[in-house]
Amino acid sequence: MPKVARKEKILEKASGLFRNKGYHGTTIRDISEASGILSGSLYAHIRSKEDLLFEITDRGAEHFLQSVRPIIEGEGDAITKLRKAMVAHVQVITDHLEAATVFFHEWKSLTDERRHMIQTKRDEYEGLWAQLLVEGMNEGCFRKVDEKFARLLILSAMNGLYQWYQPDGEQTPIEVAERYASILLAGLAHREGSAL
Amino acid sequence: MPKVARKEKILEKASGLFRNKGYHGTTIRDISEASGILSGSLYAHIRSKEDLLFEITDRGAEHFLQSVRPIIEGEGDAITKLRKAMVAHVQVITDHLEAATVFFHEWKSLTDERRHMIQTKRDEYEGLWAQLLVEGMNEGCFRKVDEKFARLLILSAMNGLYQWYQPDGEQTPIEVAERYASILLAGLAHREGSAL
DNA sequence: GCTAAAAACAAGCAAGCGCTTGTTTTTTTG
DNA sequence: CAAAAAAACAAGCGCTTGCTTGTTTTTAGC
Repeated sequence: MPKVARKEKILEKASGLFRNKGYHGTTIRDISEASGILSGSLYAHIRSKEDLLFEITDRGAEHFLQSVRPIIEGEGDAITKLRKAMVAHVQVITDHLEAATVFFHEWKSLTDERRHMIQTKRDEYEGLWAQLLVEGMNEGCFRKVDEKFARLLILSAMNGLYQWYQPDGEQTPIEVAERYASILLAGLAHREGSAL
Repeated sequence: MPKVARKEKILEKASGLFRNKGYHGTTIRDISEASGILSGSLYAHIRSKEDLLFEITDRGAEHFLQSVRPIIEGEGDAITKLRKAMVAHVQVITDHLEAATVFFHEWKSLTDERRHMIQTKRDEYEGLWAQLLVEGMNEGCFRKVDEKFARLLILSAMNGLYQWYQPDGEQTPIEVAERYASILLAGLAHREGSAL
């Protein structure tokens, strides 16, 4: 098998295994078997097991950043941008379910420098959402709530997706994201309810 | 050290290690060292490493069930019960941060039967929330949205807590839960916004 | 305070781990 | 189609893993 194709196959299989069994729960032999080669042959393509984890995690981070940044930094009112950003975020999760899970769950198994590199991208990503929320509150289209609370609530709610989303389910990622956005923006309670 | 105290210390240290390094990333020697004994001595108190994981996870499940069940099955309107249930859920997380994390993250590393036992309790717990949401929609105090979406959104949002909550922070668990409830019930957008 | 039980130690086993080395097979390239 | 390069194999090394065994120390009940 040509070099690039094999490397991609290894990354894909490793993503699935890391997602299902965790980084420490997955062995080099698991990965090589799933990739259709012997364990020693893996090392013609990777330098270490942790290299795999880093590459998967870093690609995950880049997917999120590149999908959402242009929306948040672009033009439009905050509510529209929030909806678009949520759809984009959800689509990254549903399009790259394994990599997204590894990005959320397993990045802490990276050692010092690489862990720090991912942390930096995570911070950058959270910063984008913070910017959007502050903008929306200043514009007056969002209620004035604690920005950090709202941000973590939104991101947590969406990230829960990777635990239950099934690619062959009935809803498209866009439908999922828009339902989430609807509940988060308009709230669960009826207007006449005693909410807040 | 007397038997019960040692066992509790082992469970406590194991919870912390499983939380920080994961089940597969934690060794028996890590746990024994943290507990102040040699690795062989552990086996006077436990039968296997997986026993530890199961006991921690099962206790976590019971905490959630026993805190939230009486609220949801008790009297009151759905909005009040939702607020109370959210406070209870958040308090379980903040009071048992390690065990809750293990319950959320590491239960999948259990083998067949025990994994299934935990799955059953998870289903039971989700069922309680489903019941509350359906009740609220029938009463008319919640908007009629897809119950499953709303339930998973609420639980995901709250469960994100264990990733950023710091016990020595400024907010009490009750304040955290009530802010979450406020946003989820009333929504992020202003009434005059183009929400929905 | 003696003694039986409980708890901890000291040593190590078998299996599995990540990874390396030396060789063979396959692919690419002129 | 031959030579060089890439990919895969076969074997195994050094180390760590979860756990066991035989012994010593500590604790608790009379």
